[in-house]
Amino acid sequence: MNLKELARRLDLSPTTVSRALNGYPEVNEATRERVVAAARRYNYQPNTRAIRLATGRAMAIGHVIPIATRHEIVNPVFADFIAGAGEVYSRSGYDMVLSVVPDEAEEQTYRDLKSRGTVDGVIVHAPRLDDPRLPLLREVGLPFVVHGRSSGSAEPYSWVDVNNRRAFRRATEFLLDLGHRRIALVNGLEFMDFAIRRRAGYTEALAERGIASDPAIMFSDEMTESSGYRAAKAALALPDPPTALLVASIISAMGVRRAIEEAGLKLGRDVSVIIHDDELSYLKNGEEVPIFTATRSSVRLAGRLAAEMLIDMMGHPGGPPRERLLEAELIIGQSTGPLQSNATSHGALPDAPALAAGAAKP
Amino acid sequence: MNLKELARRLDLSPTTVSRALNGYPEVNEATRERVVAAARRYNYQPNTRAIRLATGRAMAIGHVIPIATRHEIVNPVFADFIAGAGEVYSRSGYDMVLSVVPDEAEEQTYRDLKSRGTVDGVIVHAPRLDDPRLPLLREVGLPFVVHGRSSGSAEPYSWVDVNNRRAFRRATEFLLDLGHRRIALVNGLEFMDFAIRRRAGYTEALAERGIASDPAIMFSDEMTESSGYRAAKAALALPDPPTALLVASIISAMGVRRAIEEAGLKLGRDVSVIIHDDELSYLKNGEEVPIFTATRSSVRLAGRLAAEMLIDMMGHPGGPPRERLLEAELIIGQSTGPLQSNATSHGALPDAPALAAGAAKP
DNA sequence: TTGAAAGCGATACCAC
DNA sequence: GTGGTATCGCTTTCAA
Repeated sequence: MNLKELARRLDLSPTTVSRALNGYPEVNEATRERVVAAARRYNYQPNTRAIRLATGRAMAIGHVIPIATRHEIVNPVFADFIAGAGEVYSRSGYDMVLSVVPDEAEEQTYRDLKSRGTVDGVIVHAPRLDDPRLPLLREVGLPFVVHGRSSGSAEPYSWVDVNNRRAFRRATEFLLDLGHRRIALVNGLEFMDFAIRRRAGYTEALAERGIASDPAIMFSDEMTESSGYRAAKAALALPDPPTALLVASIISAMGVRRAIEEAGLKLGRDVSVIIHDDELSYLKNGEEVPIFTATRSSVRLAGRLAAEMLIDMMGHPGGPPRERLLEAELIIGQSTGPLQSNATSHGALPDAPALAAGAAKP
Repeated sequence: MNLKELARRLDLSPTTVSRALNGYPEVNEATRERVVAAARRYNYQPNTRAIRLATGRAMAIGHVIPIATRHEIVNPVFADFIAGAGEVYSRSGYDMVLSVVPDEAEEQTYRDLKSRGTVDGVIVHAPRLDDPRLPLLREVGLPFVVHGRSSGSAEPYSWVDVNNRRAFRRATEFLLDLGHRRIALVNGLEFMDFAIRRRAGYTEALAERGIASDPAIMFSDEMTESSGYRAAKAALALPDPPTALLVASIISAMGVRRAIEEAGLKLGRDVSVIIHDDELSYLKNGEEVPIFTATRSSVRLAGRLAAEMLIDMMGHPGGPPRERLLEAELIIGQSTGPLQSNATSHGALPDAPALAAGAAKP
């Protein structure tokens, strides 16, 4: 069933039917009702391809995933963001177009996306320092919103970001409050903007308590199991090993755990770990207690906001860039365990509500 | 630059230009060369929207992700599949359209995808037993390929699947060869077809050695950290705890590890674990040694094959359904450790090459 | 308030 | 070999 056929059955012109269905004010209410009723009766669905050609809009948003950055698509964070954005697209009648392309073809992909009119705009993932994609997209004339920020960018741009710096600062403070003085950082690759910010939060928290950050226990690598393992292994082998580790991803945390086991240490007794990027929980008296910092739901929200922002921007071309910083929902019900051994104890475990409310200091 | 404009500059008709660019044989070679040269000179890119309307094809493949099945998009397996399929789409000029929809809207989504002409076909993910999507898609008339199988389907259908049954059988055999006699299974939800097949492989391997499978150490749940924890906790609390666990996902494996630690056991000394769905590795003398069964690269291959299959099917409507079973690349260089304690030892660890080659029995 | 008709930018049939 | 033109199904002036 197409527009022309529907119009014929209603004995109306396609023009009027189109207007009625698209909510134009000039149609007679009675007519509109007739049209709407008929449309649902015949299960009329407008042909997307025709709409696209006629309006010149793709009604689609692109997400380009370079394939060498393979960990990225696996990264739960990426999936959550996609899920959030996808919700918005469904609601708004947009399609989400995922392009999985070899690293070196990324630039050409953006150009094609534009010149072939496949998408109306794109979301930029995993920005690096002074990311070359931003000037490229500007040159090409494709509206975009960045998930994350790109320090060093000359021009302003629109972004949605989770406050990674603050999240890591708070996680570090939490460990400090537990009495830890030697805290390792197992970070992602530090040419990624988010990793830089995370490190900044970590070092700030240490500095504030007068603790110098020690490069010997600060690691930066792909967020894989084996890199987590290597980092933790190296850290624990030091003459003055850390009593706690702050880990950037659940995948690297797998490796960290393995290293801890191999070292003959017990998690929660000899050493504490906080994992960013995931929600885990303990069962305690039959109830689930959240234990880690959780950014995942924030990331999903970021996906929603970025999608909404982009759609709105496309409706107002030439508008100013927009920015939105989200606080990660830092939920800590119980750490993986305080270590009182060779660290100066600061007293009891801070209580969860206080932390959740943002008061990192007990 | 569009076709008409390009034709004008060449002083040719749009028809000829179109033919030249699309490789039609009737075009004079000299003309074709002129056209091709001009096209690249002016950086002409045909407008996708127009092609779609004119040809009636969407040049797009849909992937529908129900949102309640949230773990699915997070699942590394899903991401690998997407990456594999995405490669093929890029090469073939297809777009990948991801629809993230609330569970209850899934059926309507498929109908819309068809009637609005957004996609030419779809890939069905995570099939269940006698999955209702298959008859629906047939009714709607949308070509599809299933990633996995749906036992109980009345009609034949096209699918690509990793041999989960054999992978689990071999992993189980591997543990048996190490001397384990009491092996727990931490499986996914067993209304998912793949989980059913995995269990089958596990029980078969046991039966073959005359070991009755014990429901007390067979667990089936969402593949989350806490369900893995619960399963392992329960298993290890039994009067006759397992000496090895076969775990279906890396996420549940996180929980399994936690339970093992809490029980005061040491992985690799007191208990062995094989994790499906991921590649991990140990560092041994500075070299990485793979330790787990790895299906991930197979899954990526499955994505490629499914995409190719679907594209080919769409080119030959009315053709027969196709099937493709992939053996998982079962790589076991080193288990997480044999347990000789209360299990009857069968001798040495089988060597990696033999296992990789498919000889599960030493 | 409604309708006729001209696009949108390709493809593809039919003449020449 | 090449070109004219209808067509895909909708939107959007412009007139009535």
